[in-house]
Amino acid sequence: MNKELHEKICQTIIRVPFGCVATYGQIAAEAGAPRRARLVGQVLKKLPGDSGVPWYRIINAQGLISFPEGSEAWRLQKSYLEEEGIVFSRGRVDLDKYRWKPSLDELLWGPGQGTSDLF
DNA sequence: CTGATGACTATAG
DNA sequence: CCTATAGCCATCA
Repeated sequence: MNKELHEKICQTIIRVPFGCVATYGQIAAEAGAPRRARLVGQVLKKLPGDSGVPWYRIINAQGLISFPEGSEAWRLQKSYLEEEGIVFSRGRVDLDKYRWKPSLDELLWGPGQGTSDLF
């Protein structure tokens, strides 16, 4: 398997800011693996619980949580998101509103503008 | 090796 | 809204 890619996927997920969500396909593409949404799911499934990766910010392209509605995992993820201020409308998340836009990072922070000065 | 499975997605009807 | 189809690919039996 691709450990490099696995890491990159984790890094990409970690880049998703507070109060935002991203889709599996989006993460895959951002990590340099277009059309590998499934791989993202596989990585997430394998993640240790204490990895610090905000797995709950990852949802499917329909704005739905990819767990069976009402399941324990589903409720956990939903509560995590709601704690970050994300509102569920008709059982799903408004992607237009909460979707993380990586390009926005550069628009706001500027390319090459490290955050290390601030942190 | 083979076939089934899955935290996916896009398109079509 | 639903089903079907077709890509996709690591993992498991």
